[in-house]
Amino acid sequence: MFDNPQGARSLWCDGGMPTHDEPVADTGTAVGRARSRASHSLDSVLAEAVALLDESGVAGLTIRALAARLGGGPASIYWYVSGRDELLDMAADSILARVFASVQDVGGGDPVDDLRTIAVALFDAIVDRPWLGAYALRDTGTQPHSLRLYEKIGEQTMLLELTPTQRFNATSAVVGFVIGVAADMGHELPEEVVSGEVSREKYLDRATEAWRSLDPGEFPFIHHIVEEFAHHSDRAQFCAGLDLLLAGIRMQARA
Amino acid sequence: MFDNPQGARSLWCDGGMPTHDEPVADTGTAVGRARSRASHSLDSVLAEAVALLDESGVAGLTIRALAARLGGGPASIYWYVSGRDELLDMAADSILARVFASVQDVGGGDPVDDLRTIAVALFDAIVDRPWLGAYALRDTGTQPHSLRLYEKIGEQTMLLELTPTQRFNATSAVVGFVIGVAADMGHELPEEVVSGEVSREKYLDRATEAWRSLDPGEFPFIHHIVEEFAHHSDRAQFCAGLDLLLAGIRMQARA
DNA sequence: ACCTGAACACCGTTCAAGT
DNA sequence: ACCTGAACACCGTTCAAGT
Repeated sequence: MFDNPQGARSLWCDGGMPTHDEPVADTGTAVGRARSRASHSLDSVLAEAVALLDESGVAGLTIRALAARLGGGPASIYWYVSGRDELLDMAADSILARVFASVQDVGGGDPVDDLRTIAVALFDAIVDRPWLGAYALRDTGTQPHSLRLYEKIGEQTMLLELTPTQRFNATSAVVGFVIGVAADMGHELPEEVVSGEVSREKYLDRATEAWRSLDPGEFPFIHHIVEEFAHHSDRAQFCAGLDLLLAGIRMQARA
Repeated sequence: MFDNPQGARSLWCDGGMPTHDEPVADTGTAVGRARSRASHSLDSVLAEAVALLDESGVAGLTIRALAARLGGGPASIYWYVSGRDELLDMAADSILARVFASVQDVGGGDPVDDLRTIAVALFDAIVDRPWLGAYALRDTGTQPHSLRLYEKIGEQTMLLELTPTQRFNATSAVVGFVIGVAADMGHELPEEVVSGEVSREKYLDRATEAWRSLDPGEFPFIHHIVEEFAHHSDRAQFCAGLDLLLAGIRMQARA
């Protein structure tokens, strides 16, 4: 699969780094065997779509490339999905289903800690698959597992002494934070890093160099944190920010 | 901070609702007048790109549509930008320039309050122009005003008793939160609302109806907050979440 | 220096027709 | 029920040529 260049050197977020599951076994899309007629299934369409997204990002998922992979013509895809947008939504939801499954049993501990566990699981999934950032938890109507994940996060807030409005706001804040930061970190890398031809270290080095060359008078903050930037871990940074938000939620629950 | 349990609108965030500026006057792209040769400028290219984005979103900004608007051929655009991606980045940055200008003089008050003022200004800009969500503060290398805005936010944290790492993390958390929540709220609307053919109220009503019909045993949280959802304001919700994050930052600065 | 014309290599989507 | 073939109406990008 693709390697995740940053190690799990987190103190606050101690979950293991995620790795891709293998795509669901394709159900009879025999590659190479010559057939007169291709035959897919929604599962194989989504699994192949996910594989394509993992390999070459959102731009790489074309109806035609997907069809070719499945051994059929472009039009065949439209039997399973209404169009490319729905395909993206459903592909994202198929991954969210796994995320949900992995946190289904979370609960019973400290509600804020459980909230963090769920948030981190979602973050890891998006970092692992940057394309998820733009499509995860987008439409609870079309994405059943977006809804379940939102519900799951919200349920933790119900164990805190908050008003319904406060719970609603806290839940949306956590979801927004996770998606936002993860998406940001995902597409911060300009495609040469994604494809693996430039290492993350080298990319950070170049950015660091550019920052160092800025006028210190005009950019005091940049200069103040350039060393932290040079050696930072996205995951640790996410966890630090999440903990700030969770601290605010905890404080509100105590007031 | 949390003395208002209803999270009432505009007690914390009291800026006025934003409206579009008119696009910068086009510099000699004479519409209707018949000319043998079109003549643009980077400014007019970006202004027209922004107008196109405002009218019909990211998908609506095609090189060909932009060129037609400017009265020339598609190839002429490539004199000013290297491609569509750079066009999007620069168009976003041209708006971020205005955001930066509007908060340039913020400072001197309570650092956390100033942080909030800047964050809200950025949020408003993205809500006003949902396409910004995906392109704002994406590449500080290509987007000079992304960098300045990041610097401006970071400078406020320098007035707090934090370590450099904590300042770096707090700044990134605020930026991530704003972009994430704003982007989420922006593309939560499925294009029929954006175009204005379905009102936001009607859309919320339909979503609310769907949520009410869910099994209360399986979705206790959704049922718990469905009434708040039905009447919520995106902006108030954003402000409530931002205040949770800022409370966490303030708390860390006191520790 | 800046734009045109025309082409290349793609796209998503539709739809009658096949099996 | 599910897929094929072929078309339609687009795309971004390139490049020699013009002015």
